Amino acid sequence: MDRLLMIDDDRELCEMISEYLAPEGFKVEAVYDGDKGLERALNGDYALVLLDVMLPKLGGFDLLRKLRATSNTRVLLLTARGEEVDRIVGLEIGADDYLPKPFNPRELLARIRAILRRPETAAKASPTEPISVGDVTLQPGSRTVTRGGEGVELTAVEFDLLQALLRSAGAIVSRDQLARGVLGREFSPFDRSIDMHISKLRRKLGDLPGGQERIRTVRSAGYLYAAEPARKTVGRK
Amino acid sequence: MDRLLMIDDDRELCEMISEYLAPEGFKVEAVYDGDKGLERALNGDYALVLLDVMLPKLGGFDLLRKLRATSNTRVLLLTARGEEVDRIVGLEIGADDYLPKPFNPRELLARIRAILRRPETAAKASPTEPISVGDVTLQPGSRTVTRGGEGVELTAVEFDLLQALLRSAGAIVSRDQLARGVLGREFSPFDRSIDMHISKLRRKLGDLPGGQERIRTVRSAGYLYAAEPARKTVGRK
DNA sequence: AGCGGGCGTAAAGATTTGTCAATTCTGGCT
DNA sequence: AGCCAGAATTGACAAATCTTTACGCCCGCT
Repeated sequence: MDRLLMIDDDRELCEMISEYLAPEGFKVEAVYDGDKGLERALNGDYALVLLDVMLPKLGGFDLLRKLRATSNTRVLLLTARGEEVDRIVGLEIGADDYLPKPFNPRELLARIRAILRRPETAAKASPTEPISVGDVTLQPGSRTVTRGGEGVELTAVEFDLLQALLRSAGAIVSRDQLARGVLGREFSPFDRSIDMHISKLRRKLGDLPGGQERIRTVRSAGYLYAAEPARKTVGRK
Repeated sequence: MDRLLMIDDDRELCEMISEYLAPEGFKVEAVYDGDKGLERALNGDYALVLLDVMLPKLGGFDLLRKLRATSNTRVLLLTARGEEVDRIVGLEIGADDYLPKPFNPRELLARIRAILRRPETAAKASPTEPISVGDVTLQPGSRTVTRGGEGVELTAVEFDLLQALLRSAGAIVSRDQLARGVLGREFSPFDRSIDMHISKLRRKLGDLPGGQERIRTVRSAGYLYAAEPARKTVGRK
């Protein structure tokens, strides 16, 4: 029986969802404001957190950001209608999925199962396991990096930076996070240090087989390590 | 046998439609005012709701808004004649289609089938899964876009903008929504930034195979990514 | 036909990012 | 302690990207 945490100030909705999901094998615990939500999310061991973006005390985005600072718990964002586009922001922060709010309980159930079915993002959680994305492999134990079997020489900061990016491959990592996590200090707007290291990393890693940058810049948001080799051939249609 | 809910105070019309649709495999239940309509729509599990905008007790728009607060049942709006604007408002509130009122039953049937054929909700998309519409595929993981297998170079804003449009392909997305979601700020009437980016996107994406714009302008409402090779009832010229 | 609002887009202006080069910092050595 | 080499940071400026300005077009309305 999976435990879910629902953070939403609409008690009726929480109640409804709880009842709907119970027979499906989910135990839903609900809290109605952001502060408590964050606390519970950090301490309880939930399979998934259902998080409303509009919350009293502490907004959904802020909560998610803080949660992500120390946890990989999976999060499904519930966005209010009309703010559907906020999802983009949410995903950048690190939600696993989102659902625009007037939603159908069945749709919710489907999403929940889809997320839980995914291989534990935990691959990212283990600090000692090697991380591989595409042709690049990083080994935390020996602090070495290889690309296509060849070793790549990196400095300490470059290594940590690459590690941070790889652990969130496919997602945007902000300069804030990088500054705190890699340089161990707060980021200040004039600080070009991160950019400098990114620049060096790019040069050392070279382009992807397809001729694209491995590390993409997302203006005014941060950087992102390209999760897939940006396939030329489009599978479906 | 699909169940439809018809909310319209014109009993004769309800009766007629019901008879017309029965042999086509639809069971039509009718209610004649907004209050009851909302109640039934919320509780019954209908494949589709036919909703008149002019209603006693509770207007069609209000009903739709309330319905959308907790449900995404599909709704076909029946608007009074020649009120072009209603269509836009209706679609923005969340109707799936609309039909100006002195309508031909066959036309109604066609619309109903069209709606039911559409994949459940547009909210299908998951944040990390690629999105494909026609010959265009967008991959959130690597922030890359391909058209017919060829990569297309987009800037950060252009990418987010296209993502927002594709996630709502076939539906109108207002400048408001785009401004909030893509640019992360409120939209102000003099702000032509969105238009500018749309313009660039159009240039980079080119026309559809059929020679039509991929991104259509819906005057005074927003933009819409053409879901299919254009043959809908959108613009008349 | 004339008008006014909404839209398209070129071009100018404002920000953000890339990167070279110079400077400062760190640890290891003599 | 003083020196050194490599690494990290900062300054400076170029380049890329985003925003705003400006103007012209098109469409629906009178």
